[in-house]
Amino acid sequence: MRFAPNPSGPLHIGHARAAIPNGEYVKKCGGKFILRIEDTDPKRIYEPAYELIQEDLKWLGIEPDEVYYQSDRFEIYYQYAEELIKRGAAYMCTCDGGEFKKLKDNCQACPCRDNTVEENMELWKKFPEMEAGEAVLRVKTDINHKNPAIRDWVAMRIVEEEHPRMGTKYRVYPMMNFSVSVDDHLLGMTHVLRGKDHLANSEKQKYLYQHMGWEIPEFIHYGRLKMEDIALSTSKAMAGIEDGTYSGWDDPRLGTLKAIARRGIQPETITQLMVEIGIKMSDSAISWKKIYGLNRNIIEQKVNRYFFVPNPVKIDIADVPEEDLGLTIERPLHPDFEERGNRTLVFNSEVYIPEADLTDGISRLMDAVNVEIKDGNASFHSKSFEDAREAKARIIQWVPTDAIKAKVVMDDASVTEGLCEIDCNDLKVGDIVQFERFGFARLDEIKDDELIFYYAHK
RNA sequence: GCUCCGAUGGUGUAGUCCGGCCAAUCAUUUCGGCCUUUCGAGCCGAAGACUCGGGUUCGAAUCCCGGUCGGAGCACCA
Repeated sequence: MRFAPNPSGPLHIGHARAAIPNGEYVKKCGGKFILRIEDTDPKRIYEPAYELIQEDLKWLGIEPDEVYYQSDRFEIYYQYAEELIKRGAAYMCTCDGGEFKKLKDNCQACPCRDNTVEENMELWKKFPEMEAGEAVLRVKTDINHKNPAIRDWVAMRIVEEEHPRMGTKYRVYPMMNFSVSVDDHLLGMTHVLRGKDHLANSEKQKYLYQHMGWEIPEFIHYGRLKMEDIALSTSKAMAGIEDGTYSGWDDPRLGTLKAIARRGIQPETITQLMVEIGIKMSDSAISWKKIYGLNRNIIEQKVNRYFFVPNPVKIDIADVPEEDLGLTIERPLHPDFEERGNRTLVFNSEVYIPEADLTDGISRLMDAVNVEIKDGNASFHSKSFEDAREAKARIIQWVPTDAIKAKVVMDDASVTEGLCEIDCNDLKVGDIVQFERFGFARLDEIKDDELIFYYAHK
Protein backbone atom coordinates (compact mmCIF):
# COMPACT_ATOMS: atom_id res chain seq x y z
CA MET A 1 0.00 0.00 0.00
CA ARG A 2 1.12 3.53 -0.47
CA PHE A 3 0.44 7.11 0.40
CA ALA A 4 1.63 9.47 -2.28
CA PRO A 5 1.09 13.14 -1.48
CA ASN A 6 2.19 16.17 -3.41
CA PRO A 7 4.54 18.20 -1.19
CA SER A 8 2.56 21.41 -1.39
CA GLY A 9 1.99 21.81 2.32
CA PRO A 10 1.50 19.93 5.56
CA LEU A 11 -1.07 17.17 5.74
CA HIS A 12 -4.68 18.02 6.38
CA ILE A 13 -7.65 15.96 7.32
CA GLY A 14 -8.25 15.05 3.70
CA HIS A 15 -4.81 13.47 3.53
CA ALA A 16 -5.60 11.50 6.66
CA ARG A 17 -8.54 10.10 4.76
CA ALA A 18 -6.05 8.67 2.27
CA ALA A 19 -3.24 7.69 4.61
CA ILE A 20 -5.24 5.96 7.35
CA PRO A 21 -7.11 3.34 5.30
CA ASN A 22 -3.83 2.46 3.59
CA GLY A 23 -2.18 2.15 6.98
CA GLU A 24 -5.03 0.07 8.38
CA TYR A 25 -4.86 -2.33 5.45
CA VAL A 26 -1.22 -2.93 6.10
CA LYS A 27 -1.93 -3.51 9.79
CA LYS A 28 -4.67 -6.01 9.01
CA CYS A 29 -3.42 -7.75 5.90
CA GLY A 30 0.31 -7.26 6.10
CA GLY A 31 2.42 -5.77 3.36
CA LYS A 32 4.36 -2.56 3.27
CA PHE A 33 3.39 1.02 3.72
CA ILE A 34 5.25 3.17 1.26
CA LEU A 35 5.42 6.93 1.44
CA ARG A 36 6.13 8.36 -1.95
CA ILE A 37 6.49 12.08 -2.32
CA GLU A 38 5.26 13.17 -5.70
CA ASP A 39 7.37 16.19 -6.42
CA THR A 40 7.26 16.28 -10.19
CA ASP A 41 5.83 19.74 -10.52
CA PRO A 42 8.29 22.35 -9.23
CA LYS A 43 5.57 24.98 -9.30
CA ARG A 44 3.66 23.15 -6.64
CA ILE A 45 6.39 22.26 -4.24
CA TYR A 46 6.50 23.89 -0.86
CA GLU A 47 9.88 22.87 0.38
CA PRO A 48 9.17 22.53 4.10
CA ALA A 49 6.47 20.04 3.19
CA TYR A 50 9.04 17.28 2.72
CA GLU A 51 9.61 17.43 6.47
CA LEU A 52 6.10 18.36 7.49
CA ILE A 53 4.53 15.40 5.76
CA GLN A 54 6.68 12.93 7.63
CA GLU A 55 6.03 14.66 10.93
CA ASP A 56 2.31 14.62 10.36
CA LEU A 57 2.32 10.98 9.35
CA LYS A 58 4.18 10.16 12.50
CA TRP A 59 1.63 12.07 14.53
CA LEU A 60 -1.05 9.90 12.99
CA GLY A 61 0.88 6.89 14.19
CA ILE A 62 2.00 5.76 10.75
CA GLU A 63 5.63 4.78 10.26
CA PRO A 64 6.32 4.22 6.56
CA ASP A 65 8.34 1.10 5.75
CA GLU A 66 9.95 2.87 2.82
CA VAL A 67 10.14 6.44 1.62
CA TYR A 68 10.72 7.55 -1.96
CA TYR A 69 11.03 10.89 -3.65
CA GLN A 70 9.97 10.87 -7.26
CA SER A 71 12.52 13.51 -8.08
CA ASP A 72 15.21 10.88 -7.39
CA ARG A 73 13.77 8.62 -10.04
CA PHE A 74 13.91 10.61 -13.27
CA GLU A 75 16.38 8.20 -14.88
CA ILE A 76 13.99 5.34 -14.23
CA TYR A 77 11.14 7.20 -15.87
CA TYR A 78 13.31 7.97 -18.90
CA GLN A 79 14.21 4.34 -19.25
CA TYR A 80 10.59 3.26 -19.31
CA ALA A 81 9.56 6.11 -21.57
CA GLU A 82 12.10 4.91 -24.10
CA GLU A 83 10.89 1.38 -23.77
CA LEU A 84 7.38 2.58 -24.41
CA ILE A 85 8.45 4.39 -27.57
CA LYS A 86 10.27 1.31 -28.78
CA ARG A 87 7.14 -0.70 -28.32
CA GLY A 88 5.31 1.79 -30.49
CA ALA A 89 3.04 2.59 -27.58
CA ALA A 90 4.01 6.21 -27.21
CA TYR A 91 4.85 9.02 -29.57
CA MET A 92 6.39 12.44 -29.53
CA CYS A 93 3.71 14.99 -30.26
CA THR A 94 4.70 18.40 -31.50
CA CYS A 95 1.17 19.67 -31.96
CA ASP A 96 -0.08 22.73 -30.21
CA GLY A 97 -2.07 21.78 -27.11
CA GLY A 98 -5.21 23.51 -28.30
CA GLU A 99 -5.01 21.94 -31.72
CA PHE A 100 -4.56 18.53 -30.26
CA LYS A 101 -7.54 18.94 -27.98
CA LYS A 102 -9.71 19.92 -30.92
CA LEU A 103 -8.74 16.82 -32.85
CA LYS A 104 -8.97 14.59 -29.83
CA ASP A 105 -12.44 15.80 -28.94
CA ASN A 106 -13.55 14.67 -32.39
CA CYS A 107 -11.89 11.28 -32.10
CA GLN A 108 -9.20 12.35 -34.55
CA ALA A 109 -5.60 11.34 -34.22
CA CYS A 110 -2.98 14.00 -34.68
CA PRO A 111 -0.37 13.53 -37.44
CA CYS A 112 2.36 12.77 -34.90
CA ARG A 113 0.59 9.58 -33.91
CA ASP A 114 1.81 7.99 -37.14
CA ASN A 115 5.48 8.76 -36.50
CA THR A 116 7.72 5.75 -36.89
CA VAL A 117 9.58 4.44 -33.90
CA GLU A 118 12.76 5.87 -35.39
CA GLU A 119 11.25 9.32 -35.79
CA ASN A 120 10.01 9.20 -32.24
CA MET A 121 13.36 8.10 -30.91
CA GLU A 122 15.05 10.90 -32.73
CA LEU A 123 12.70 13.47 -31.26
CA TRP A 124 13.03 11.84 -27.85
CA LYS A 125 16.80 12.31 -27.97
CA LYS A 126 16.34 15.97 -28.80
CA PHE A 127 13.65 16.38 -26.15
CA PRO A 128 15.93 17.76 -23.38
CA GLU A 129 16.98 20.63 -25.64
CA MET A 130 13.47 21.66 -26.52
CA GLU A 131 11.52 24.49 -24.99
CA ALA A 132 8.48 24.10 -22.81
CA GLY A 133 5.45 23.51 -25.00
CA GLU A 134 7.38 22.46 -28.04
CA ALA A 135 6.64 18.77 -27.68
CA VAL A 136 5.26 16.16 -25.31
CA LEU A 137 5.41 12.41 -25.13
CA ARG A 138 1.97 10.86 -25.43
CA VAL A 139 0.81 7.38 -24.52
CA LYS A 140 -1.41 5.76 -27.12
CA THR A 141 -4.78 4.75 -25.74
CA ASP A 142 -7.94 4.51 -27.75
CA ILE A 143 -8.57 7.61 -29.81
CA ASN A 144 -12.22 6.60 -29.92
CA HIS A 145 -12.55 6.11 -26.18
CA LYS A 146 -15.93 7.46 -25.16
CA ASN A 147 -14.36 9.57 -22.47
CA PRO A 148 -12.25 12.22 -24.23
CA ALA A 149 -10.13 12.57 -21.12
CA ILE A 150 -8.68 9.12 -21.63
CA ARG A 151 -7.55 9.64 -25.21
CA ASP A 152 -3.77 9.70 -25.74
CA TRP A 153 -2.64 11.31 -22.54
CA VAL A 154 0.64 13.08 -21.87
CA ALA A 155 3.45 11.15 -20.20
CA MET A 156 6.35 13.57 -20.38
CA ARG A 157 6.71 17.29 -20.85
CA ILE A 158 9.33 20.02 -20.54
CA VAL A 159 9.52 21.99 -17.31
CA GLU A 160 11.90 24.93 -17.15
CA GLU A 161 11.44 25.91 -13.51
CA GLU A 162 14.13 25.06 -11.04
CA HIS A 163 13.39 22.08 -8.83
CA PRO A 164 14.02 22.61 -5.11
CA ARG A 165 15.90 19.34 -4.82
CA MET A 166 17.25 18.79 -8.32
CA GLY A 167 17.89 22.31 -9.49
CA THR A 168 18.00 22.53 -13.26
CA LYS A 169 19.46 19.08 -13.82
CA TYR A 170 16.34 17.81 -15.55
CA ARG A 171 14.13 19.49 -18.10
CA VAL A 172 12.06 16.52 -19.17
CA TYR A 173 9.51 15.84 -16.44
CA PRO A 174 7.13 12.92 -16.13
CA MET A 175 3.44 13.58 -15.74
CA MET A 176 1.78 12.17 -12.68
CA ASN A 177 -0.03 9.39 -14.52
CA PHE A 178 3.23 8.12 -15.95
CA SER A 179 5.47 8.30 -12.90
CA VAL A 180 2.73 6.91 -10.68
CA SER A 181 2.19 3.86 -12.85
CA VAL A 182 5.89 3.14 -13.24
CA ASP A 183 6.46 3.47 -9.51
CA ASP A 184 3.39 1.54 -8.50
CA HIS A 185 4.54 -1.30 -10.69
CA LEU A 186 8.20 -1.19 -9.71
CA LEU A 187 7.45 -0.88 -6.02
CA GLY A 188 5.19 -3.90 -6.24
CA MET A 189 1.88 -2.30 -5.42
CA THR A 190 -0.90 -4.85 -5.35
CA HIS A 191 -3.61 -2.41 -4.31
CA VAL A 192 -3.98 1.23 -5.15
CA LEU A 193 -6.40 2.91 -2.82
CA ARG A 194 -7.13 6.52 -3.65
CA GLY A 195 -9.81 9.14 -4.03
CA LYS A 196 -12.43 8.93 -6.72
CA ASP A 197 -11.00 12.05 -8.31
CA HIS A 198 -8.49 9.55 -9.72
CA LEU A 199 -11.12 7.40 -11.39
CA ALA A 200 -10.25 8.63 -14.86
CA ASN A 201 -6.55 8.40 -14.05
CA SER A 202 -6.89 4.75 -13.14
CA GLU A 203 -8.47 4.22 -16.53
CA LYS A 204 -5.59 6.03 -18.22
CA GLN A 205 -3.01 4.12 -16.29
CA LYS A 206 -4.45 0.77 -17.26
CA TYR A 207 -3.38 1.45 -20.84
CA LEU A 208 0.18 1.88 -19.70
CA TYR A 209 0.12 -1.37 -17.77
CA GLN A 210 -1.20 -3.13 -20.82
CA HIS A 211 1.42 -1.63 -23.14
CA MET A 212 4.15 -2.81 -20.79
CA GLY A 213 2.57 -6.16 -20.09
CA TRP A 214 2.39 -5.46 -16.37
CA GLU A 215 -0.12 -6.89 -14.02
CA ILE A 216 -2.76 -4.29 -13.23
CA PRO A 217 -3.14 -3.62 -9.51
CA GLU A 218 -6.46 -3.50 -7.77
CA PHE A 219 -7.70 0.10 -8.04
CA ILE A 220 -10.01 1.11 -5.24
CA HIS A 221 -11.55 4.54 -4.96
CA TYR A 222 -13.23 6.31 -2.12
CA GLY A 223 -15.48 9.35 -2.04
CA ARG A 224 -14.68 12.88 -1.04
CA LEU A 225 -14.63 14.18 2.46
CA LYS A 226 -16.59 17.30 3.15
CA MET A 227 -15.76 19.10 6.36
CA GLU A 228 -18.12 21.73 7.60
CA ASP A 229 -16.75 25.24 8.04
CA ILE A 230 -13.16 24.75 7.04
CA ALA A 231 -11.38 25.36 3.80
CA LEU A 232 -9.41 22.20 3.16
CA SER A 233 -7.49 23.65 0.29
CA THR A 234 -3.79 23.96 0.94
CA SER A 235 -3.43 26.85 -1.45
CA LYS A 236 -6.11 28.86 0.33
CA ALA A 237 -4.48 28.17 3.67
CA MET A 238 -1.13 29.21 2.29
CA ALA A 239 -2.55 32.45 0.91
CA GLY A 240 -4.21 33.16 4.25
CA ILE A 241 -0.97 32.60 6.11
CA GLU A 242 0.89 34.91 3.78
CA ASP A 243 -1.58 37.76 4.10
CA GLY A 244 -1.75 37.34 7.85
CA THR A 245 -5.33 36.05 8.05
CA TYR A 246 -4.05 32.88 9.68
CA SER A 247 -1.28 32.72 12.24
CA GLY A 248 0.38 29.69 10.62
CA TRP A 249 -0.21 26.13 9.51
CA ASP A 250 -1.54 25.38 12.97
CA ASP A 251 -4.07 28.19 13.12
CA PRO A 252 -7.11 26.69 14.87
CA ARG A 253 -9.40 27.59 11.99
CA LEU A 254 -7.50 25.42 9.53
CA GLY A 255 -8.08 21.76 8.85
CA THR A 256 -4.44 20.81 8.99
CA LEU A 257 -3.40 17.99 11.26
CA LYS A 258 -1.13 20.46 13.01
CA ALA A 259 -4.06 22.69 13.85
CA ILE A 260 -6.09 19.76 15.06
CA ALA A 261 -3.24 18.47 17.18
CA ARG A 262 -2.71 21.88 18.71
CA ARG A 263 -6.25 21.90 19.96
CA GLY A 264 -5.80 18.61 21.71
CA ILE A 265 -7.62 16.40 19.25
CA GLN A 266 -5.99 12.98 19.50
CA PRO A 267 -4.60 11.08 16.52
CA GLU A 268 -6.69 8.11 17.62
CA THR A 269 -9.79 10.24 17.14
CA ILE A 270 -8.89 10.88 13.53
CA THR A 271 -8.03 7.25 12.91
CA GLN A 272 -11.28 6.10 14.43
CA LEU A 273 -13.20 8.59 12.34
CA MET A 274 -11.59 7.47 9.09
CA VAL A 275 -12.06 3.81 9.88
CA GLU A 276 -15.71 4.46 10.56
CA ILE A 277 -16.16 6.34 7.31
CA GLY A 278 -14.55 3.49 5.44
CA ILE A 279 -13.75 3.46 1.77
CA LYS A 280 -17.07 3.73 0.04
CA MET A 281 -17.50 5.69 -3.16
CA SER A 282 -20.11 8.13 -1.98
CA ASP A 283 -19.03 11.37 -0.38
CA SER A 284 -19.06 11.85 3.37
CA ALA A 285 -19.82 15.04 5.21
CA ILE A 286 -18.39 15.08 8.66
CA SER A 287 -19.20 17.52 11.39
CA TRP A 288 -17.02 18.83 14.15
CA LYS A 289 -19.57 17.47 16.60
CA LYS A 290 -18.74 14.00 15.44
CA ILE A 291 -15.02 14.59 15.91
CA TYR A 292 -15.58 16.18 19.29
CA GLY A 293 -17.72 13.30 20.45
CA LEU A 294 -15.10 10.75 19.50
CA ASN A 295 -12.33 12.82 21.00
CA ARG A 296 -14.22 13.33 24.23
CA ASN A 297 -14.57 9.59 24.62
CA ILE A 298 -10.82 9.25 24.35
CA ILE A 299 -9.63 12.11 26.55
CA GLU A 300 -12.43 12.32 29.07
CA GLN A 301 -10.95 9.91 31.54
CA LYS A 302 -7.35 10.78 30.86
CA VAL A 303 -7.40 14.46 31.61
CA ASN A 304 -7.65 16.30 34.88
CA ARG A 305 -10.05 19.00 35.97
CA TYR A 306 -9.25 22.56 36.87
CA PHE A 307 -11.07 25.81 37.39
CA PHE A 308 -10.86 28.49 34.78
CA VAL A 309 -12.79 31.70 35.17
CA PRO A 310 -13.37 33.40 31.85
CA ASN A 311 -13.87 37.14 31.88
CA PRO A 312 -13.41 37.25 35.64
CA VAL A 313 -15.00 39.73 37.99
CA LYS A 314 -13.85 40.13 41.56
CA ILE A 315 -16.43 39.92 44.27
CA ASP A 316 -15.97 40.60 47.93
CA ILE A 317 -18.40 38.45 49.85
CA ALA A 318 -19.90 40.21 52.81
CA ASP A 319 -20.61 38.58 56.15
CA VAL A 320 -18.58 35.42 55.74
CA PRO A 321 -18.34 33.75 59.15
CA GLU A 322 -14.90 34.04 60.66
CA GLU A 323 -14.29 30.29 60.75
CA ASP A 324 -14.82 29.94 56.99
CA LEU A 325 -12.14 32.41 56.02
CA GLY A 326 -8.84 30.94 54.93
CA LEU A 327 -10.39 27.54 54.47
CA THR A 328 -8.36 25.12 52.40
CA ILE A 329 -10.53 23.38 49.89
CA GLU A 330 -9.61 20.22 48.07
CA ARG A 331 -11.15 19.02 44.85
CA PRO A 332 -10.23 15.84 43.02
CA LEU A 333 -8.24 16.11 39.82
CA HIS A 334 -10.71 13.65 38.37
CA PRO A 335 -13.94 12.66 40.11
CA ASP A 336 -13.67 9.03 38.97
CA PHE A 337 -10.02 8.60 39.85
CA GLU A 338 -9.50 9.58 43.47
CA GLU A 339 -5.99 8.14 43.36
CA ARG A 340 -4.84 11.01 41.18
CA GLY A 341 -5.09 13.26 44.18
CA ASN A 342 -6.51 16.68 44.73
CA ARG A 343 -5.89 20.25 43.86
CA THR A 344 -6.26 22.84 46.57
CA LEU A 345 -7.78 26.26 46.70
CA VAL A 346 -7.83 28.65 49.62
CA PHE A 347 -11.13 30.35 50.22
CA ASN A 348 -11.29 33.94 51.37
CA SER A 349 -13.95 36.54 51.02
CA GLU A 350 -12.39 37.90 47.85
CA VAL A 351 -12.83 35.63 44.84
CA TYR A 352 -13.16 35.83 41.10
CA ILE A 353 -16.16 34.41 39.32
CA PRO A 354 -17.13 34.45 35.64
CA GLU A 355 -18.79 37.65 34.59
CA ALA A 356 -21.59 35.60 33.08
CA ASP A 357 -22.41 34.20 36.51
CA LEU A 358 -22.71 37.55 38.19
CA THR A 359 -26.46 37.55 38.10
CA ASP A 360 -28.95 37.98 40.87
CA GLY A 361 -29.73 34.87 42.85
CA ILE A 362 -28.02 32.27 44.93
CA SER A 363 -24.91 30.55 43.63
CA ARG A 364 -22.69 27.96 45.17
CA LEU A 365 -18.97 28.41 44.79
CA MET A 366 -18.01 24.81 44.24
CA ASP A 367 -16.90 23.06 47.40
CA ALA A 368 -16.92 26.37 49.29
CA VAL A 369 -19.91 28.45 50.29
CA ASN A 370 -23.20 29.66 48.94
CA VAL A 371 -23.49 33.33 48.15
CA GLU A 372 -26.34 35.56 47.32
CA ILE A 373 -25.76 38.02 44.56
CA LYS A 374 -27.80 41.11 44.20
CA ASP A 375 -27.07 44.07 41.95
CA GLY A 376 -23.50 42.95 41.59
CA ASN A 377 -22.87 42.62 45.31
CA ALA A 378 -22.30 39.31 47.01
CA SER A 379 -23.10 38.29 50.52
CA PHE A 380 -22.77 35.07 52.45
CA HIS A 381 -25.88 32.94 52.28
CA SER A 382 -25.04 29.55 53.73
CA LYS A 383 -22.37 26.92 53.75
CA SER A 384 -23.61 23.44 53.13
CA PHE A 385 -24.23 21.77 49.85
CA GLU A 386 -27.66 20.75 51.08
CA ASP A 387 -28.53 24.39 51.55
CA ALA A 388 -27.43 25.06 48.00
CA ARG A 389 -29.63 22.26 46.77
CA GLU A 390 -32.53 23.58 48.71
CA ALA A 391 -32.03 27.07 47.36
CA LYS A 392 -31.68 25.59 43.86
CA ALA A 393 -28.40 27.41 43.64
CA ARG A 394 -26.36 27.40 40.51
CA ILE A 395 -23.02 25.73 41.10
CA ILE A 396 -20.16 27.70 39.70
CA GLN A 397 -16.40 27.64 39.55
CA TRP A 398 -14.30 30.33 41.13
CA VAL A 399 -10.68 31.16 41.84
CA PRO A 400 -8.97 32.86 44.76
CA THR A 401 -6.97 36.04 44.34
CA ASP A 402 -3.75 34.08 43.86
CA ALA A 403 -5.00 32.77 40.50
CA ILE A 404 -2.82 32.70 37.39
CA LYS A 405 -3.53 34.66 34.25
CA ALA A 406 -4.65 32.48 31.38
CA LYS A 407 -5.76 32.89 27.81
CA VAL A 408 -7.74 30.40 25.84
CA VAL A 409 -7.51 30.61 22.07
CA MET A 410 -10.91 29.50 20.85
CA ASP A 411 -11.66 27.49 17.72
CA ASP A 412 -12.48 30.66 15.79
CA ALA A 413 -9.11 32.11 16.86
CA SER A 414 -10.72 34.60 19.22
CA VAL A 415 -9.15 34.79 22.65
CA THR A 416 -10.95 34.37 25.94
CA GLU A 417 -9.02 35.90 28.81
CA GLY A 418 -9.39 34.78 32.35
CA LEU A 419 -7.84 33.27 35.42
CA CYS A 420 -7.08 29.68 36.23
CA GLU A 421 -6.35 28.18 39.60
CA ILE A 422 -2.81 28.18 40.89
CA ASP A 423 -2.37 24.43 40.65
CA CYS A 424 -2.29 24.82 36.86
CA ASN A 425 1.34 25.69 37.44
CA ASP A 426 1.92 21.93 37.58
CA LEU A 427 0.91 21.56 33.95
CA LYS A 428 3.33 21.05 31.11
CA VAL A 429 2.99 22.27 27.55
CA GLY A 430 0.94 19.72 25.66
CA ASP A 431 -1.17 18.68 28.62
CA ILE A 432 -4.88 18.60 28.08
CA VAL A 433 -7.24 19.65 30.81
CA GLN A 434 -10.91 19.99 31.34
CA PHE A 435 -11.88 23.38 32.66
CA GLU A 436 -15.01 22.68 34.61
CA ARG A 437 -18.09 24.19 33.02
CA PHE A 438 -15.96 25.57 30.22
CA GLY A 439 -14.56 22.77 28.11
CA PHE A 440 -11.44 20.85 27.16
CA ALA A 441 -8.28 22.71 26.28
CA ARG A 442 -4.63 22.01 25.64
CA LEU A 443 -1.83 23.98 27.23
CA ASP A 444 0.05 25.43 24.30
CA GLU A 445 2.54 27.80 25.82
CA ILE A 446 3.79 29.09 29.16
CA LYS A 447 4.60 32.73 28.70
CA ASP A 448 6.08 34.52 31.67
CA ASP A 449 3.29 34.55 34.24
CA GLU A 450 0.60 33.56 31.80
CA LEU A 451 -0.70 30.24 30.49
CA ILE A 452 -1.96 30.01 26.93
CA PHE A 453 -4.41 27.29 26.12
CA TYR A 454 -6.05 26.18 22.89
CA TYR A 455 -9.68 25.27 23.15
CA ALA A 456 -10.73 21.84 21.96
CA HIS A 457 -14.43 21.44 22.58
CA LYS A 458 -17.08 21.17 25.27
C1' G B 1 -21.94 20.24 -22.57
C1' C B 2 -19.47 15.29 -22.56
C1' U B 3 -17.75 10.87 -19.59
C1' C B 4 -18.09 8.32 -15.12
C1' C B 5 -19.95 7.59 -10.24
C1' G B 6 -23.11 7.80 -6.05
C1' A B 7 -27.88 8.26 -2.96
C1' U B 8 -30.13 4.40 4.35
C1' G B 9 -32.45 9.08 10.53
C1' G B 10 -29.33 15.89 11.67
C1' U B 11 -24.37 13.40 10.84
C1' G B 12 -21.33 8.96 10.03
C1' U B 13 -22.32 3.89 9.09
C1' A B 14 -24.35 -1.80 8.88
C1' G B 15 -27.38 -4.39 5.58
C1' U B 16 -27.28 -4.18 -1.12
C1' C B 17 -22.99 -8.87 -4.34
C1' C B 18 -26.44 -14.17 -3.11
C1' G B 19 -34.51 -10.54 -2.50
C1' G B 20 -37.78 -13.11 2.80
C1' C B 21 -34.81 -13.79 9.51
C1' C B 22 -34.95 -5.53 8.08
C1' A B 23 -41.83 -2.41 10.83
C1' A B 24 -33.64 -1.78 9.21
C1' U B 25 -27.54 -2.07 12.83
C1' C B 26 -24.14 0.60 15.61
C1' A B 27 -22.07 5.31 16.78
C1' U B 28 -22.63 10.36 17.14
C1' U B 29 -26.42 14.11 17.75
C1' U B 30 -30.86 16.24 20.06
C1' C B 31 -34.51 15.99 24.04
C1' G B 32 -36.37 14.04 28.75
C1' G B 33 -35.42 11.19 33.55
C1' C B 34 -32.05 9.08 37.44
C1' C B 35 -27.39 9.83 39.60
C1' U B 36 -23.50 13.29 40.43
C1' U B 37 -20.98 19.65 44.27
C1' U B 38 -18.89 21.37 36.74
C1' C B 39 -19.04 19.41 32.39
C1' G B 40 -18.66 14.78 30.86
C1' A B 41 -19.28 9.74 31.88
C1' G B 42 -22.82 6.00 33.50
C1' C B 43 -27.85 4.10 33.69
C1' C B 44 -33.16 4.54 31.83
C1' G B 45 -36.32 6.49 28.08
C1' A B 46 -37.52 9.21 23.59
C1' A B 47 -36.78 11.54 18.65
C1' G B 48 -35.16 10.41 13.82
C1' A B 49 -33.84 7.09 7.59
C1' C B 50 -34.21 3.04 2.99
C1' U B 51 -34.24 9.86 -3.13
C1' C B 52 -38.82 9.52 -6.31
C1' G B 53 -41.84 6.87 -10.07
C1' G B 54 -42.62 2.52 -12.55
C1' G B 55 -41.48 -2.80 -13.31
C1' U B 56 -40.13 -8.13 -11.95
C1' U B 57 -41.81 -11.15 -7.68
C1' C B 58 -46.00 -14.59 -3.27
C1' G B 59 -42.36 -11.07 -1.22
C1' A B 60 -37.77 -5.43 -2.81
C1' A B 61 -33.50 -1.05 1.16
C1' U B 62 -31.65 -5.24 -1.78
C1' C B 63 -32.90 -7.01 -8.83
C1' C B 64 -34.41 -4.06 -13.69
C1' C B 65 -35.88 0.66 -16.26
C1' G B 66 -36.69 5.91 -15.97
C1' G B 67 -36.63 10.67 -13.39
C1' U B 68 -34.57 13.81 -9.49
C1' C B 69 -30.71 15.32 -6.59
C1' G B 70 -25.57 15.21 -5.39
C1' G B 71 -20.37 14.44 -6.65
C1' A B 72 -15.96 13.68 -9.60
C1' G B 73 -13.27 13.96 -14.12
C1' C B 74 -12.85 16.36 -18.93
C1' A B 75 -4.61 19.89 -18.09
C1' C B 76 1.95 20.07 -21.04
C1' C B 77 -1.39 19.73 -11.83
C1' A B 78 -1.07 15.88 -8.33
